[in-house]
Amino acid sequence: MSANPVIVWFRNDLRLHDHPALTAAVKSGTPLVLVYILDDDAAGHWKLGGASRWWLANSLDALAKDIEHRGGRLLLRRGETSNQLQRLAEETHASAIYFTRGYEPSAVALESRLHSAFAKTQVALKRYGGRLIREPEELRTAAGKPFQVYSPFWRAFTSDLLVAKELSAPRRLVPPAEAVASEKLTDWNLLPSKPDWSSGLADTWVPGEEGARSRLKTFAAGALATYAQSRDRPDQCGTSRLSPHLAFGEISPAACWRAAVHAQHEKELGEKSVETFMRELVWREFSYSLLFHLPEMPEKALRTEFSAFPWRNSAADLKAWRRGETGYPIVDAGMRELWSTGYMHNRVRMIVASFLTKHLLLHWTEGEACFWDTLVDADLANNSASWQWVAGCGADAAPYFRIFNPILQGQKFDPEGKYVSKWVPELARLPASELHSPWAASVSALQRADVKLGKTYPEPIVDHQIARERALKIYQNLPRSTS
DNA sequence: TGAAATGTTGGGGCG
DNA sequence: ACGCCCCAACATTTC
Repeated sequence: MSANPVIVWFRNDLRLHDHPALTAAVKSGTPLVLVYILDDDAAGHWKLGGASRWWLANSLDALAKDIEHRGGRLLLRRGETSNQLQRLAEETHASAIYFTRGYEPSAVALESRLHSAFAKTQVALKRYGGRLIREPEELRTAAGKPFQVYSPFWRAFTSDLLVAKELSAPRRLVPPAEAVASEKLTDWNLLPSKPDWSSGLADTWVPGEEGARSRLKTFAAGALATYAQSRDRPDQCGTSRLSPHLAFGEISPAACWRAAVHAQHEKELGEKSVETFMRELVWREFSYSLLFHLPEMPEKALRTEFSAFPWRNSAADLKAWRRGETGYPIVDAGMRELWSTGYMHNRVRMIVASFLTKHLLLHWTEGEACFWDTLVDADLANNSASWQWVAGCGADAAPYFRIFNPILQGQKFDPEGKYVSKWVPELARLPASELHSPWAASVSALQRADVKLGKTYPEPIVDHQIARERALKIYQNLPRSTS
C-alpha cells in the first residue's frame, strides 16, 4: 500500500518546468493529485476578464495534455477554493497541499483562510515561490520600508542576486490508484461563443508551456539582440511578447532571466539590450512588490492629492477610446490591435493610456478595467501599477506634465505608418507623412487615399493643443503631494 | 519610458 | 569686407 497522496494545487503557475511546489511534491515520492480550481468569486472585483478566460481555457488544455504525457491527470474543480481543497483532501486522503504563493490581495487573504481551515487537520500546507524572481519581503529600503521608486529597487534587486538553476520538469507524474472525479473543461464555458471574437487571439498566440518556451527561445535568439532600440517600435517584432505566458505562469520569470544571461554569453550581445530586457522583468517584480505592500493599488491612487482630481465623465469619449475611434490614428490602431489580438504593444499602451487620462481626462480606473477585460496578459499588479504610473498618481509615476503627443509618437515610432496601416486600414493609402494626422492632410491627398473624414474615419474627438493645455492646468493646480 | 517654449550659436544670403 | 537678418540646429528651461 502506497503512502497517502499529496495535492498539487495549480494557480497562475500553469507549467511543469521550474516549478518549486511541483518539484517538492514529486520529491515526496507519493502519488500526486493535480488540481486546478476555478473560483469565480475569489478575486472579488477582479474576476477573470474575457481574454483571460480564453487564454486560461487553452492553457489548461495544454497543461492537462502535458500532464497526461507524464502519466498523470489534471483534475478540474469549481467553487470556493478553500471548500474545494478541503473536500478534495478528504476524498483522496491527501497528506499535504503544495502550491505556489500569490501576491494579489485576494490571493493573500485566501492563503491565510487556508491556514486557519487546515490548522486543525492532518493536511500540511506547503507554500512555495516561483512567480517572482525575488520575494517582496526580501527587498527593503535602508529604513526597512518597501521601495516606492524604481531605480533603487533595481539596484537592490540586482546587487546580490542569485538566480537558482532551472528545476527540470518531472519525468513521471504518478496519479493515485483510485480515480478522482473531475469536471470537464468545456463545461466551464471559458470560451466566447456568441459572438466568438477569439479568432484573432487564436491566430496570434500559442497558450501553454510549450508555446511559452518556444516564444522565449525565439526571442532570446532573435529580437533580444536589438531589444534596446526595437522594443519601442510597434511596427517591428521587437518585444518578447512573453507577457501572457508570464501572467499565467506558463514560464517562470527566472527562466526568462536565465535565457537573457545565457544569450548574452553565447552570442556576445551588447550589455545594453540584455539589461533593458532585464529591467522590464524587474518592472514586473516592482509592480508585484507594490501590490503586495500596497494592496489598495488597483482601486486607489497612491498619491493622496489625486482624491480631489476632477476626472471627467463622458460615456461617449470612453466609448470612442475603447473602440478605437478617437480620430488619432496611433491611438485607434492600438485599441484595435487590443480588441483583435488581446494584446497591445507596450509603447502604444503608454500612448493610449496617456490619451485617456490626459487628453480625455477620464479616470485611469476606466482604462484599467478595459485592459483587464481585453488583455490576454491581464495581470493585477502590472495593470494597476502601470495605469497609476501613466496617470501620474502612482509610485515613481510619470510627472504630470509628461503628455504624449500622439502625432509625434506616431511619427517617431511608426515612421512608415506600417502599424497604423495594419490596424486602421481605412487610412492605409495615405502617405506616411500624413498618416498620423489625417485631419491636417490636404484635400487632394485625402481624396487620393479614399479617406472621408467624419465618414470613413472619425475627426479627432479632442484637439491636441487644447487638450494638452487643459490637462496641464488641472494637473498643475493639484495640491502638493502629501505622500 | 516627453513636448513645447525659449535661448544660443553659427553659417549663409544679402545689401 | 562688413554688419545684419534669417533660420536651422542644437541646448536649456519650463510645463
